[in-house]
Amino acid sequence: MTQDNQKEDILTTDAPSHRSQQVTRAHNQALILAAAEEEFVLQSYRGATMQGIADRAGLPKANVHYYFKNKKNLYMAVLRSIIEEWNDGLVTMTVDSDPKTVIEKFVRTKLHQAFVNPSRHKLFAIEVIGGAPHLHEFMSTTMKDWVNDKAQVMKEWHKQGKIGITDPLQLLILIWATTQRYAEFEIEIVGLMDKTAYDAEDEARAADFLVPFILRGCELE
Amino acid sequence: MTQDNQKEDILTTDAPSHRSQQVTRAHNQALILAAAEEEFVLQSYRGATMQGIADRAGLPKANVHYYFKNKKNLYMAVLRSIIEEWNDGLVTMTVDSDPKTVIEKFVRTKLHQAFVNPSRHKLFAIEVIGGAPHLHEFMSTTMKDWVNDKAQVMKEWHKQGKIGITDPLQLLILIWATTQRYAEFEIEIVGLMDKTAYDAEDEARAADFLVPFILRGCELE
DNA sequence: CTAAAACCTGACTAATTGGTCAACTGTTTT
DNA sequence: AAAACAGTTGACCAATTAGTCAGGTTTTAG
Repeated sequence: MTQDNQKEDILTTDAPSHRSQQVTRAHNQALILAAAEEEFVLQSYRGATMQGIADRAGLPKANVHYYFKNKKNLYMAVLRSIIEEWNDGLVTMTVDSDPKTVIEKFVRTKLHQAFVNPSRHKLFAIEVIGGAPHLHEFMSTTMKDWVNDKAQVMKEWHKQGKIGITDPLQLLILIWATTQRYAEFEIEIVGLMDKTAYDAEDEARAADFLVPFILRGCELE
Repeated sequence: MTQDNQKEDILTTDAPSHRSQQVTRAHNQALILAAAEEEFVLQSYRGATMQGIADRAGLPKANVHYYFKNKKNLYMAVLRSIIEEWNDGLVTMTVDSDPKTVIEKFVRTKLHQAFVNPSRHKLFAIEVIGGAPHLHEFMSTTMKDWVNDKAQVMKEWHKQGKIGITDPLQLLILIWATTQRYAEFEIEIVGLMDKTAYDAEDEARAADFLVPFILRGCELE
């Protein structure tokens, strides 16, 4: 493995026999990462087997070890891709922003992410619940900085009488909890709705309930 | 194993050498269940080892197998004890109840449970996130009946103009999400508060934020 | 006191599984 | 074209671990 990872999000299901090495590499790595994500969610770290991941990806086990030198390495790669996405979906929030607009946007964005990619939220949740042994650095740097920044803004909003919330951290916890819940507890929620999977309107239904509820909670409506 | 389980919640840490068999049985089973709960949360089902549980309980592994014939059996016993507790903390809620009082009581009860026994909530969450393979029966019977019952009451409240919520299930999801979050994401939340564990006032702080927030959300304040 | 029942445990086994490796095929570079 | 490099894979090994069991000790019942 002399070359470095060059990404290119290719994820076709067929497997043409003659392909450039760059494409093959990107293709297989993506295939393995996707398979690993599913397997780690369903079986959790120790329960997931390299063989299981390989089967899910349609590759022999030794090939998985060729791309990711060991299980921990692969798991970390999955977590890294989740964190990257986390960094993307961040809403800009400054002292001059309109609280109502920003909070609504934030809730809708988070909720959408939850419905679009539940597996990633489940995996993240399992990691945190289990003590976040692989996420300490992320949580004590990137995440903490982000939270402190947002908390600062919200405190200023409160000082200016724009918002009724005095403890911004509690609000962030609540928004994360309520939005991510639809991903994490998918099975339970879907079951209580007498379905086997979310349908097209469920995200909208959740948003129509959550957004006004949270805005009222913040005394913004 | 001809005798049946006779419970008696004794959980002293010392191990006197001469004791009635009934007491020994109850003592050791409780010891093992507590150890298993911790181990299953930290390592999740496959990661937890019978040896690890035995060590945590201070007993030889073979002794654990004497009381619980296999790992799955032990895991189910832990889940069962969690569900029993779940059934206990249920608030009575009828059409004639005062919505504000009932909802406040419900939120406070759930929040208190979360702070008092975070491990159980973590274990339950991991089980649900992983697809609830061992909880299908509970979720499609006990839990569903309970939810339908509460939903019926809330719909009646809405008809009588006592509450602004039209979709009771969404509200229940929100209350569970916000209260249980403090248990499930303990590590994250504590970290963001620059601590290593919750202190005495954290439950009150969460309640002081959550209760008015949710009541405003329900248009009850 | 004695027999039966319950409890305890060190030592073992069988199965699973992460990881390695050598030999192979296909691709790229010079 | 041919050397160098990248990708592929079956077969194998060592470590871990759930579960068993035989033979022991302690408690209880008659």
